[in-house]
Amino acid sequence: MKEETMRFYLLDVSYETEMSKPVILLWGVNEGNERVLLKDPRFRPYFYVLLREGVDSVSVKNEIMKLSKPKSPIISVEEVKKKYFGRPRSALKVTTVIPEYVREYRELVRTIDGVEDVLEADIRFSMRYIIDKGLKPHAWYDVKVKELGKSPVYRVDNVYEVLEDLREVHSDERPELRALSFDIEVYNKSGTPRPESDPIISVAIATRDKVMSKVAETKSDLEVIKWFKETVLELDPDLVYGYNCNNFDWPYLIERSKRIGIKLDVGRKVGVLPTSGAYGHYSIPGRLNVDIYDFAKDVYEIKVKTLENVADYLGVMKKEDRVIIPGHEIYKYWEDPSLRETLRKYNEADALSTYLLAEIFVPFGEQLSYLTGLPLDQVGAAPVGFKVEWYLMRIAYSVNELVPNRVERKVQSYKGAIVLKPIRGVHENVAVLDFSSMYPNIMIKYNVGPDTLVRPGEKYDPNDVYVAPSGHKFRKRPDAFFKISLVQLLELRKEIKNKLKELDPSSPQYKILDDRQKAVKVLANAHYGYMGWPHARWYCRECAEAVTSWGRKLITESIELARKLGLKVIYGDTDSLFVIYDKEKVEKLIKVIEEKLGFEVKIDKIYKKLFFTEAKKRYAGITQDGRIDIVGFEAVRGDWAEIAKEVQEKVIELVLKEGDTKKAIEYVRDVISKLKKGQIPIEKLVIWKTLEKRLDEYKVEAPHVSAAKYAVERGYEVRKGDKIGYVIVKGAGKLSKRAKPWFLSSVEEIDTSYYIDHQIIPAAMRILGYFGVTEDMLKGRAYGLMAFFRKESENESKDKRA
DNA sequence: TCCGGCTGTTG
DNA sequence: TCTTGCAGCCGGA
Repeated sequence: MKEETMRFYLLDVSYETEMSKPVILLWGVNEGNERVLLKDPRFRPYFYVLLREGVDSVSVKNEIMKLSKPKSPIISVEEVKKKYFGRPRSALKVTTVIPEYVREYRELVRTIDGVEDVLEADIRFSMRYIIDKGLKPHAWYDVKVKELGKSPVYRVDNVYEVLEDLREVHSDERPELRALSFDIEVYNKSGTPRPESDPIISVAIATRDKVMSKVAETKSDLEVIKWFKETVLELDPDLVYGYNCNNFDWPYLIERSKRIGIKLDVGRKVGVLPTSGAYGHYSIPGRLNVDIYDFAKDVYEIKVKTLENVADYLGVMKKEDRVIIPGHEIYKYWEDPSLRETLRKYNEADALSTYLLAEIFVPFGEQLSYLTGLPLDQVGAAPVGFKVEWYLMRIAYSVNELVPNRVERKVQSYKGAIVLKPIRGVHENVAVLDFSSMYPNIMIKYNVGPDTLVRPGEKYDPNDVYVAPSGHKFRKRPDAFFKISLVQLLELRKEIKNKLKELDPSSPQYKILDDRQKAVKVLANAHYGYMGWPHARWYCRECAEAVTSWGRKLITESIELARKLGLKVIYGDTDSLFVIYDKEKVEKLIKVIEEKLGFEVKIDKIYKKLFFTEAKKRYAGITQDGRIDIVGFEAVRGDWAEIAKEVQEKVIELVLKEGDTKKAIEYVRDVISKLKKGQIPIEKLVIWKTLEKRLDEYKVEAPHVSAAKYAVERGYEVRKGDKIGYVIVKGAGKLSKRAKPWFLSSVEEIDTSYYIDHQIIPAAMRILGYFGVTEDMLKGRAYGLMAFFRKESENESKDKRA
């Protein structure tokens, strides 16, 4: 067979064992837009043995060789010079054949005399390949290959053997990938569906240009699952999208198909089912299965992240333009044949909105994948700490650092950032000054890291260390591992931003680079938090403590400088200062902070008006363009009823924009009277809270816990992590006894006085209290005569609405 | 009346 | 399953 050089776009890396030897599988697309599989049989698993200082490496080497087993022989033990926490160390690189044997050898080697530790034995084989070969998913490569020809086992256009390592080709082109999204609906008459008994009643698939679906005709879902499998194989997508599919759709489909006897091998290897892999995601051979919910979780502006809400918020599908069926009623739309077309439309709308959301989120995910090396299906599912860590492991490889093991540690808290007490009241013209990337810049400037930290009892030259206000000391040289990583990220971001200036914002290249710049920011900002995470390989509590102490000092000194310039400081939190805006003085302050303290500060925004209570982390303001910002108050929290949030938002608007407390009072009264008349829909009375633990783990009977138990008693399944939506109904006794799941309640049952006294009034008073308004004024008890006028104004406002 | 459990936020 | 600081509700004593 002939040898050739192929241009190849990498999507995913996996491996399999062929004739007792591992073969790396590189899935992707070539320049001719064919689906190709590259097999690299040359790579072998290995790990490092850290030797105690002064130990004779030859004897340890011999001991290790003796452990070799015929099933996966130790091929080589090689002495290497590495660094461990910045210090030069001798280590042995032990190479074997079968990846699964690494674990076994690790345990045996650990017991040998002279061995301090075994390192990098817990890095997955395919990731090992990605790191060592410097590969980045979603990039182009030139690679010398030998054609193996089409195979009956792999569902790709062609298979090749890799002859030489891949060489990255820098290109902003993106190949034409095929994608589909899918969604299933399930029979749920008895509450939360169970795959043992409840069939799938409808499946929908959406692609760039069409939406397809199949609704079950009988209670057997054989036809529906068959249709799903055939359609996926026929469309042969590179990317498969779902919404919460790793938690629901995939496990459900797999369990149902197993019961029915269909082999759900929808991937690019015949006979292989989707399997549950790292970070709880489902891995489909040769395809990237992306759960869009993982990305939606990061949009913190959306409180309840249902597919409808997210699609509506991001404007890809407005709620009023689609069919919506309450989750617990889905079965009804199947049981009644005349409603099945509605069910189909609902299912199709879900699949389509998932596809449209994917178009927004996936490009960003691809860039995170490019930076961290984690394939796209995992990078979404991986928590931030792991994303940072994979990125750091790539850096470690490039600077010859050994990767520390993960170790169990007990949680040790430390002092965090500074938060100033705000000056209460309404302020005009307030500038918000932000330190740019404060923590990353502190880490860079003071060379912070576990490798530069001077530990108790260690010798150091006082001229050669930075001393943090917390007392911790860091060597000025050599460059800390975190500094290398952060400098690289910040420089990359600057570079990208410069390139963006030359590009047309509507071009695809702009989009790619803009997503990459955001991904870089995410990784850089997470470095500080990563250090203080006990689960981190490069954990360093002292480092995190030192960073926050430098941060507090920076803010305190900046306040001093501001005061010296005659600027009034209203508030500040972590890396921001709120000052009364005086253009000249603020510009001067920015300059002085830069000169004297060595940090960059920017005006983030200017508020025309800004309102504070005495509480920290809560304020509301109007920006120069007339937008209202609400921070921290009930209106932006998920655990207050919609009606209370609406009232508070409106009150803030009336008070700040129009300066009209009277109107605000009337508005609140109007809402209260509507509530009493039962004119507020129950959806606006729901209070949402997350179950952060299992039901039996709670020490106290909180309302949402009690509501959850109520649902469980009626056959609904409630799990840790679920959002519980409840309402307070009439009755006596503790609130928790009167908290009921909202979908099992009606407006007639609602305890309106609870909503008035504990939701609407407190939310309104939080603001109005500072303008001399009393509770009684909101309830209308203050003046008898007012009651007269109230009727009038109520009628008026009703007229206006009509 | 006060404290601790709990949740959701903030930067 | 990146950090700490903070507000405020509710149950329980």
